[in-house]
Amino acid sequence: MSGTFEALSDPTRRAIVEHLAREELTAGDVAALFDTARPGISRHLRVLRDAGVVEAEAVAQRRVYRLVPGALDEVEQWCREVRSFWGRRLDALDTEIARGARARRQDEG
Amino acid sequence: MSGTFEALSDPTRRAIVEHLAREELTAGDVAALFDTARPGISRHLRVLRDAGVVEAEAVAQRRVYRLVPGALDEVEQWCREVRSFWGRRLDALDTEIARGARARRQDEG
DNA sequence: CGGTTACGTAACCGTCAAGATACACACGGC
DNA sequence: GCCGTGTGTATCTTGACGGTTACGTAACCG
Repeated sequence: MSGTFEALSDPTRRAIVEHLAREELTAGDVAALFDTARPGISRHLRVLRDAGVVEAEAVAQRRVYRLVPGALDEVEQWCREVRSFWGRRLDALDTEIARGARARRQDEG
Repeated sequence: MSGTFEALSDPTRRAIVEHLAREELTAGDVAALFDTARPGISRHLRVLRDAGVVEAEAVAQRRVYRLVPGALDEVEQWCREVRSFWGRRLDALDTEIARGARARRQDEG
């Protein structure tokens, strides 16, 4: 469940996600999109699977990969929260208070 | 500019961002929040700086770190786009088309 | 059944990143 | 001009990660 940020830290994995956002793909299809050899892609898919970003459905020998709906919500939510807290900080009053606190802290040091 | 995802892949760096979302902090203040030694934190801050996530203001010897407004927009936007594409894929019609394409692809194989 | 296809895993290697220690540099106080 | 404070950098070591090759396994096809 956790590890979404780590899973998305790799450019190849992000590209995989982008492709899977457009259409479902088998592992072979995904591998064909990159220069990386199949085992490497397979491991990337495993990381994304473990992170809950994608899921695989077995169809005969093939594994059809697709995105898990809401998998990226965690990331989006985190960004929103950070932005919201920081936005509040940017209020004129808060900024003034921070400046005062900083000055006081400096007087102590 | 790029490398935002990579910068946020480390839990310590995410924690730093969370703290900085609440208040501006000097490098020493940040280091005091973690077990990691100061040089390590310094490097984490450098990664965040290079990624454009945070910025530092020199105040005497101290460097006051704060978040860069809109630094996480890139990430949030990416998530939104992926979700939007995938959301379209989830439409009943598209799903049906995909199923047909998959079946056709299988007939070929 | 044998052969092919599709996929994953194991083992190995090179590289990079994160941690700690030691050092260097800037600034303020005396 | 010295000393303490506050940071950043250099260097090293170690552990994780990405990539490859070789192998194992499950499913269709004749």
